[in-house]
Amino acid sequence: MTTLLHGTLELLVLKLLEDEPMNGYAIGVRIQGLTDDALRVEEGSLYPALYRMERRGWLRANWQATENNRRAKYYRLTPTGKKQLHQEQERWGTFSTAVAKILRSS
Amino acid sequence: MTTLLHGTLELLVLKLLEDEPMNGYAIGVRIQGLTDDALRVEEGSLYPALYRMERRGWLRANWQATENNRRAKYYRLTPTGKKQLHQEQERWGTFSTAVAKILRSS
DNA sequence: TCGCTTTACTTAGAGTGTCTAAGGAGAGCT
DNA sequence: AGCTCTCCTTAGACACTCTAAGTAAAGCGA
Repeated sequence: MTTLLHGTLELLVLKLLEDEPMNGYAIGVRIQGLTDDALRVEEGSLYPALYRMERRGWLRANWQATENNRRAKYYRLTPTGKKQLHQEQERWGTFSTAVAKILRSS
Repeated sequence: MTTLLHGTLELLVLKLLEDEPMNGYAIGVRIQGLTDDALRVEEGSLYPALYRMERRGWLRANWQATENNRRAKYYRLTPTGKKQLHQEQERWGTFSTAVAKILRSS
């Protein structure tokens, strides 16, 4: 069962971090919540994605305490990350409309 | 550069074959045409995808001559393939609206 | 006739990203 | 003390697309 998420996860993470810094766990919960459980991102996908994005300079992280008094790594967008977000948003736009064109064809 | 196509190619192929049997080459050309060149599927992706789908019983193939007097493998949907198409169409629908929800969030 | 482009298929291997699975650790509740 | 929940980490399996290279026949122009 191939996941459609492939290549889209980074876009989603960038988008969520545009509004406010968040930790990985919260990002996962948020994705599930915003999509009414339609999308569930596994930890083994999410955390490596965050590391990748940090390595590429899209995110910056710092350890902080959560509201629940737990330590967590908070990620925030860098300027490069913001550019990347816009780029990927556009990429998604053209891709999804392309798919729509084919699905509407016939 | 991760491709967004990941996991969607089979849906597109199923959809195109719903209307009429086609050969691999034509499918590739058609995808490009319908999407105004937004989507280009490489042969190294398309043909293996066709083999996969045939192996799974979604497609059936037979060699035929094209209009240009060339031999080509024509694929057609099986009943199982038709079911699969509807399933994947639905999967794509919920996925893309889920992504849209997140992109609209904030 | 020769060479080039186009049509059409095949397949090995690299690359990349998601998932499964397992583990650790601290906070708070009963 | 035990349990659940939060939160992170990482190894390895798996799946798919892509790059790249090859084959081969048809048709066209010089």
